[in-house]
Amino acid sequence: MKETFGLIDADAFYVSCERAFQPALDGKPVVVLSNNDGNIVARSRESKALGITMGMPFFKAKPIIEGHGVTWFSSNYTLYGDVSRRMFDTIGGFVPALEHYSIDEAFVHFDDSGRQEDDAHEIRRTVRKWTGIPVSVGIGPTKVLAKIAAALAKKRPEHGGVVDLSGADADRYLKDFDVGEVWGIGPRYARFLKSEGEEQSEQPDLWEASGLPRVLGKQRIETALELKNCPDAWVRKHLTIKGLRLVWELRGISCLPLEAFERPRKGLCCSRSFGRPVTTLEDLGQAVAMHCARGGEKLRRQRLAASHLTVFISTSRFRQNPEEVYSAAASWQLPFPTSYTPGLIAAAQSLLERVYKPGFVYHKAGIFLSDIVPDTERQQSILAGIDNERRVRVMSAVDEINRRHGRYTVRPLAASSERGWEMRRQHLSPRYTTRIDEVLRVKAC
DNA sequence: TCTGGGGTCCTAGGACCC
DNA sequence: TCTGGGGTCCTAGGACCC
Repeated sequence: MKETFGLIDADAFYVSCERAFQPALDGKPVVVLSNNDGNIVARSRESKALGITMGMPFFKAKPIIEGHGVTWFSSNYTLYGDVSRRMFDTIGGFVPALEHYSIDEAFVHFDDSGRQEDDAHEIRRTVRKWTGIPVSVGIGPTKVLAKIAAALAKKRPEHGGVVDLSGADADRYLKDFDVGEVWGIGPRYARFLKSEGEEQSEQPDLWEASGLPRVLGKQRIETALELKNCPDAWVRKHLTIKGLRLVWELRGISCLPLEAFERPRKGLCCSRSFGRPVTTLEDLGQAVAMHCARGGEKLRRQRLAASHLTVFISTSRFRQNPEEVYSAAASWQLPFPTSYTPGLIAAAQSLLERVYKPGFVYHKAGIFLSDIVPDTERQQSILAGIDNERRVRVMSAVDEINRRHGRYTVRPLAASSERGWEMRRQHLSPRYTTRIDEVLRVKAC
């Protein structure tokens, strides 16, 4: 059976979320920053035109932002998560299957009605109307081609936000599509492919069959079409099995199925850079305790438990003097899987003491929880103690209070005092979707 | 002065086993 | 002196994604 994939991708998602609540910003340059107001993570079309690039540090972009009156926001992930859910709910009404790929992208299957382009336009209109978010849709016989189609839909407005690569003329587009923009080809592979790699000519017989243009007797792969025509053995060797799947997908052979069901996660990471430099064990301890509280909450919300805990701390990676650079991690196999915050904190504190070295200016701390199992399957150990039931009840109560009254209304004593290392978020938009006092007011006309 | 926070998968190499 | 040919498991590091 012939499958048709779609990729529905929001345009400048975080910016679009902010605009959905402040329509006056439509048509104006807007950016959204990462945690700690560090880097640019989302740009409106107008900001891109001003030369602000993805991932640009805020302090470098500041002259442009101030010079052109660009509106900027700190990340408001609670808001973006809520908008994302509404967007996926809306899309789900139109398609037989949907994969929640990232906060702003969904892969879908289309019905084999042959009307997928009409369906795509209908999805675009409805998502825009119901959530305020503009999306582009790419269509293709494989995920990789759908992804390329969506990129083309964004890049070329004349297509009306929908591009379909399931036809026979797909090569016409692949011919001009930069290989570095293909999903799965990152900067390293792109540089390798575009270089005049000597290794590439080591198997001339393979190249005879490929029909690739030769540049001074050597190979260069610059476009998606050239990658598509590469010999399997060569791809397998240099780009691993993942690269080979990718190339087959370019040829229209589906290797990456739609994953409509969420796979159980393997690990869970909570970390943050500090809002100001941190030097003492005490401050690090508070930050780590806070990460344990977040980690425990994430586990409980998904009814999971972890039995491996890693604590890591590091100085800034931008420090020049090697003597000022330090990073370390330590981990511990817990006696049984748990999601109990105080237990995690106790373990984390002793790990922290093992890695802490005085005399460094710390920039970041975090925890990593692994060996994750569903809460229902976890082994009950004598070590878990007879008061396990009580612990579960305490944690449910904490989670419930925090859900109703805002995150960290109740938090561990070890993470209680405010010491200024918390994230900087100087321009946070109102909590439109979670705080009744910040809900948008609408005037009836 | 100021540079994010999550994840996944694959491979190579070492330790260990028979 | 000779120095096999498998297998498994684990970890570190690299590459990628948003």
